[in-house]
This record gives sequence, C-alpha cells and structure tokens, in this order.
Amino acid sequence: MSEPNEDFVSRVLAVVEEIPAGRVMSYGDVAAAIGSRAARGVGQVMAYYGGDVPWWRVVRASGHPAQNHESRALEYYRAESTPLTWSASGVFRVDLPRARWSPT
DNA sequence: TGGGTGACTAAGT
DNA sequence: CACTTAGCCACCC
Repeated sequence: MSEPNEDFVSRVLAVVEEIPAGRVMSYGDVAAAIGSRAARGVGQVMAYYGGDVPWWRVVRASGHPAQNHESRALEYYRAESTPLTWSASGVFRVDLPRARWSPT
C-alpha cells in the first residue's frame, strides 16, 4: 500500500502534514511511518523542505523541538495547547507520553 | 561515484 | 536528570 514511485522526501512531508494540531511525532516515528529508520534523513528533509509543513510538530525522541528552533516552536505549542513539560532550568519540552501521535 | 554534513537515536557515564 | 560517544540513514555538491 505504499507508493514506490514517491520519493523519500515526499513521504516524509506527507506524514508530517497528517499530524493534527496539539500532537507531535518524533523524527524516528516519521521515518518508521514510511518504513525507514532514517531519523536523521527526516531532519535533513525538514531543514530543506520543512518550510511548507508543520515542522514544529516533529520533535526529537527526548521531546525537545528541532535544535535551534525551540523558541519558534514554543509559540506554536502554546497556540495549539500542546502538552509541555518544564525542567528545573526552565527548559521546556513536549510531553511525548501525552502528545505523541501516530498515523492511522 | 564518492565524501562530508546533519532540525537524530540509543546507550553509557 | 543531564551530558558524552558511537552508530545510522538520507540528502547535497
């Protein structure tokens, strides 16, 4: 049921666009969703083509948003009421156990 | 065709 | 709980 004609990039973007507001997926989850383990590959695709998709809904396995884009992501999380958790230092991160989502 | 880079992950300290 | 090391796969030039 996959489309072998679709490029890895197109599949990644397709999955990210399917993530509903207030939910998130880890890079590894997105890769797994397309039948691959290229978590880093997903990150690269996002860096180049992520400008057209809700990249803030894709976070690291630890719950931290994209490196160097945390401040921007926080604005979206607050707007979408995404479950967040704060560390003692005030560092926020997505509450993966609650916000994690997977395509049906 | 091959080499270097990275919006990563898991495991160990 | 936070930081460090090694392993991974896909992208770009």
